Amino acid sequence: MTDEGRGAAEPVDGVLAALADPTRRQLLDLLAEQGEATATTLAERLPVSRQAVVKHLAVLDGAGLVTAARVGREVRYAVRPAALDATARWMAALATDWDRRLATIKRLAEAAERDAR
Amino acid sequence: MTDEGRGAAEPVDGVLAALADPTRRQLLDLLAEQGEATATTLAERLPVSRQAVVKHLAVLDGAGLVTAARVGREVRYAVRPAALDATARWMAALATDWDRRLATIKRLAEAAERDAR
DNA sequence: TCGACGTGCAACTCTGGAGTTGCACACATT
DNA sequence: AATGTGTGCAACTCCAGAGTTGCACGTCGA
Repeated sequence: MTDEGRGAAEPVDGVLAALADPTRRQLLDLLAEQGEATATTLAERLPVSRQAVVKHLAVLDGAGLVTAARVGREVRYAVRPAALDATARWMAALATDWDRRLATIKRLAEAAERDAR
Repeated sequence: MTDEGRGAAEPVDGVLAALADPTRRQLLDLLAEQGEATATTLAERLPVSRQAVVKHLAVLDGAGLVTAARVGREVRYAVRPAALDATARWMAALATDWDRRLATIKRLAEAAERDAR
């Protein structure tokens, strides 16, 4: 097991930043739906220009959420579940940690109250 | 108007937007660590002003990631795991869905290749 | 009652990111 | 060779949000 839950969350922060934008999430939805697509194709299905899509795809690629594969003169993008899954696990672990801490706090508070009486 | 299949504007997008900022994540770490804290106290442990912290806490509160409780003249904030856990589950489900779709695509591609031979 | 402390509100500045347009280059098809 | 189509690069505009400062209001202890 690698130590998680501490501050060192490098991949996670890129993923979170990437997912924060609704256009990028929509892009991911389209990609997951089609399996593979080019920036030009994707731009046709979105209310933004191709260049905007290209930039978003670059961010998603940087976060490891998509892969880019050159085929002839076009670049085909596809979704990449690993980074998303890793972030999901990180969040779940964090939520569990919070729960644990809150339970401890509550227990201590109740003990203190018993002492006060 | 838009056809994004995800029905209502889920709490997820608020959580993702909130988690996108590193200062807010740091704030959540501090809160989880201390259990409870005020904006003034938290600001002392961060390189930003109290007002900045207050704004961040407002965002986190809006995303359901923290709770605010007034105690006398101060406001105590605490971490709230539910929203985080829900988002983690959403992401995990999405990753699984991507995996499923990719497996299908791969299967179809292999079948097509067999036909081509 | 008075001062100290914490909070709330408002009016700013400023940078990053989302989006655009225009053009040049690369690769196919005829 | 000529043309159409998809990418890549660069120089913009624009605005949401991260951060600041200043001051007024409420609350607690002396």
